[in-house]
Amino acid sequence: MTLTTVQVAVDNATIHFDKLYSYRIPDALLGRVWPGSMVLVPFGRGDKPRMAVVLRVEELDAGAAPKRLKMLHDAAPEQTRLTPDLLELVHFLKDRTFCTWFEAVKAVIPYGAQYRAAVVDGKPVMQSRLSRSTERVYTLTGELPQKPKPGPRQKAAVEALRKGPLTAHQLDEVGISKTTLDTLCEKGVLSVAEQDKALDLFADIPYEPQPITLAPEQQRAFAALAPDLEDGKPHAALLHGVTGSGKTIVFLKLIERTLELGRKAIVLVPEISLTPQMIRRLKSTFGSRLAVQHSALNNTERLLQWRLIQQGHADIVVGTRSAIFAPLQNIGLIIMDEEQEHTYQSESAPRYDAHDVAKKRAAMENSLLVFASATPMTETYHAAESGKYKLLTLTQRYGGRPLPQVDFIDMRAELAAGNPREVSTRMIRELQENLENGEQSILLLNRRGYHTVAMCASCGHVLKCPNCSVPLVYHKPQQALMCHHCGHIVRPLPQLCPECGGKLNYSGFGTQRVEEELAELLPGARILRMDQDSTNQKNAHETMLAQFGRQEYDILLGTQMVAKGLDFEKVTLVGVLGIDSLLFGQGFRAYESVFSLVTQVIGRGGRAALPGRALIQTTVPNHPVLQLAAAQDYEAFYREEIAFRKFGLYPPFCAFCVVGFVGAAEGTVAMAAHRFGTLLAERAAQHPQIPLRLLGPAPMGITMLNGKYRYKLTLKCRNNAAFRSLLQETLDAYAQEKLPQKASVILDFNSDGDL
DNA sequence: AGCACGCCGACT
DNA sequence: GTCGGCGTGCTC
Repeated sequence: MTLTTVQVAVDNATIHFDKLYSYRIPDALLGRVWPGSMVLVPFGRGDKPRMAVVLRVEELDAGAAPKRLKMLHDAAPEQTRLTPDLLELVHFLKDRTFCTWFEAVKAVIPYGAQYRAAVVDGKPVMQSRLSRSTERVYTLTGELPQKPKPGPRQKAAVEALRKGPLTAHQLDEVGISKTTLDTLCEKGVLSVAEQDKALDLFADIPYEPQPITLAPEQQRAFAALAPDLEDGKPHAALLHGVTGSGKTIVFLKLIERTLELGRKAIVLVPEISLTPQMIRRLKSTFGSRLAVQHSALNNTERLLQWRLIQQGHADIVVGTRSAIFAPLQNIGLIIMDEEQEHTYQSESAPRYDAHDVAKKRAAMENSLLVFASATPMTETYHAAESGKYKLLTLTQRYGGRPLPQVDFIDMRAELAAGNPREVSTRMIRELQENLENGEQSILLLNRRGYHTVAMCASCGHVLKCPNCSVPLVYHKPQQALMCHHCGHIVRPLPQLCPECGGKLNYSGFGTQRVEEELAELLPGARILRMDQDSTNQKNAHETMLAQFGRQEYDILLGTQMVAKGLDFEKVTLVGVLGIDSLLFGQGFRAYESVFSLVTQVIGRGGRAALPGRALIQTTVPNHPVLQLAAAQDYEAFYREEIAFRKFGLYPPFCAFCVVGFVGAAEGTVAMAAHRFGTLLAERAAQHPQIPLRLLGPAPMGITMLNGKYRYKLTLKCRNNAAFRSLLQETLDAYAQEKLPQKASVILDFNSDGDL
């Protein structure tokens, strides 16, 4: 006599009780529950219904089974379960990121696990989060009889459907009503079916396939990669191409070849709003078998795209980080564009890096993985250089255009010469010149707001957020001080110091202040400010870029978002303001991100017939990172950077793991961090062969965030199975003590400093 | 994290 | 005598 049981991971678990729980299957659900099935279980003393996912199905001897097993309440339809591939990724995430099981499940099914637990009429049920998910689709199945004579509407309907099936909505848009369609169905001319609503998110982009022609250099890169697509083994490559060298064309050709081979492709982009042209090109080249996955979609859209992919209706998936979990089968190619962007690293549980998941998926699917960038991460370039990835380089800018001429403006000299403003006289002069020539300019300033600090003139006190240990920033339109971390707002604007009653001075500068200065100094200039405050609304980003592209503005001023995006023909001047604070920012990736940002923004200029120039305002004009970015010399930057990484023992020469401790009482948080360090050191001492350096505990750079104190331990280690099991043992030991209730632990392998 | 169970003080 | 304070420990 055997008994079928399932082992499930429950939703809303913490590390204290995130383990697998066994349940019995009621007769009604026998044969309908699989590993990967979403189920509803009674949980806890009160048997509250809770969502869970089945990870194992087990046949037990009736004698061997635990005596008091509860019964599953319900299970989702079989076809919605996680496939074995996706389950493998759940295990991968759990192992690598120390998240809970269900957090890993939610990452893999991005639409919030599709079902939620609810109680209806006292009965626990699984509720679908999706409404209105199907639509009617009409297909031509016969010919229109000539008698009785068909009306013009009927003829039009048949004509429209000759090219292929259409939805009721599409037909309605061309003036064909439901009545007409119903009549034709009765006559047997059309058939109708209910189908998952497939939102065509880019319906306005026409399908206009054009032959993909490669320049010689692009052809060489493609020819080097094509065999890796064809041999059915996993491969990885880095496509290193300067801005404007046409990496996208190589992608298109690789995708084309992948489809010819009967396989599918995933294209990852750092942020969907910055890459409309990628979607545009894929859609116009490959048509509608394109699905999109990113966080700006609403739940319905996201789920429908997910189902479309799962049912095999998509050949290409484009999306942000989470698209690496697309339920696509038979993946031949994975492309990760702009691979250095930090958006590929998740900042909440599970704290995974899409690079790692992409490698894992490529290994599972025997696909070719292509990282692409003009300024790759040091780790990626190192792997390519040492032969782990194939390295392909594109050096020719499109049309052989020269790099912009770059000049530095020494802001110390500027101040000494008596200009107290944040925009130098030379910058203003050149902006003026551009204005007169009818050419456009881009200004980068990576600080939003107006004044960035409010400081007391008599006691020097700086106004800080009550919840976070960061200065408040003055925002002029709201007449308020705002915290850029938690969104805390202080209004009305304080005039006097809360400490000593002295007068407050507002100083420092952000995009709003520069916008005002420019308006004053360049009357008549049309200035478009683009930062988080001005792009809050949906599509604001794309709209603004389009307006600038149509030359409705002369100057585009903004935070790092102006460094990316479309190519603008008329931009001949790029200005970089206030880069120094980033350059001296903390974290071992500071230089790398400044190099990447400056290189990118400089590359925005002079992309068409007109030559470009760039001006960088800084107090350190001889800084090697700025000099190398100005010369767009990635290789030289890499040499410097890899030497620094080796000397200081940073990635890729070790793995960098930050263990964060967060809680309401500073003393307890510090104590928890200390205790964890001791527990880890004790265990490490028993395994001297596992390399480990333990730094800290220390308060994080931002000691307080959202009213919680934060401490960290920094581990320099090797991220392998032996080390991870050491860490897991330490976590288990820590979880058994009283401290976890006062200070929660966060483990992050992506961080370059703080969390 | 919830949430029930438990063992002590002030109330009709 | 009982209502409820929140400390403690469990979750198949």
